[in-house]
Amino acid sequence: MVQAKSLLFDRELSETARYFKVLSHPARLQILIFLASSESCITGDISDELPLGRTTVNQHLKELKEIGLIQGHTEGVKTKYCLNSGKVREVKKAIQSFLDNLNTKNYKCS
Amino acid sequence: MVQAKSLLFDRELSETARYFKVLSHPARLQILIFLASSESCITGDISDELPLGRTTVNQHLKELKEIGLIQGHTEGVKTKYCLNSGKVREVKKAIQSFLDNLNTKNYKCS
DNA sequence: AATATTTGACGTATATTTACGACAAATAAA
DNA sequence: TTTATTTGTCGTAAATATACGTCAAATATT
Repeated sequence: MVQAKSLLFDRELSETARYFKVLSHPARLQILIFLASSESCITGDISDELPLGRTTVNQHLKELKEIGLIQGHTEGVKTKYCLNSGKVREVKKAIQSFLDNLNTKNYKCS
Repeated sequence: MVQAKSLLFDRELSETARYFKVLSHPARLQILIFLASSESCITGDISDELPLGRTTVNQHLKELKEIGLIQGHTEGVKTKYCLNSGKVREVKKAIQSFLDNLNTKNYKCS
């Protein structure tokens, strides 16, 4: 890349793009769905649930943590992974807002 | 990448991740918003609207075309770019469905 | 205390993405 | 017909993402 020009885009648009980006890999989607469907925190190795090695899954977990969608708490030698409901709502809201702006109701194309 | 294991993920999840991926760059979001807000097809150079060179914008347009979100029709020497309302609806629906599954209403975390 | 388990951090190979210059083809204008 | 305009394609450099082996730290087990 010759130059990172992302800063020249609208801040809100860049933030939304960043949310889309963290959701752009099936492993990360599966982790989120897994945590949400369990309806509680998960203790132990999430990589058991995915067709990927532990290290790779850890990397995906890290990305989800960095953006704040999930949290990890140490529980002895094990780790407890949780969804961050607040951030989930925030991301949902941003995406919702973008999709609403992508209105094609009045779209006329000849 | 040692191996592409995406095929090992659920097909629907992979498709949704693919949709998120095409939406993961602000330039592509801006193009979509631009086309939607104009409420009609755009004739001419879209790169005028973005802080990126023409070739780069063209590459982003190509990605949006490949997934079917936009279409391009030749109009003499110029090109007419249009949203594909049907595909927009399809993508919205898939994303909506994923976000709905990411329900945190009953989420209890100790 | 010695060993095993669990997890994060680090390094790294490969693949993909991003940005853009250079060129070519097609059409329009002179 | 010659020149200008418009757009897609190709090549490529740099950045980023992906996958995983290895190692180390922390805790648990023996």
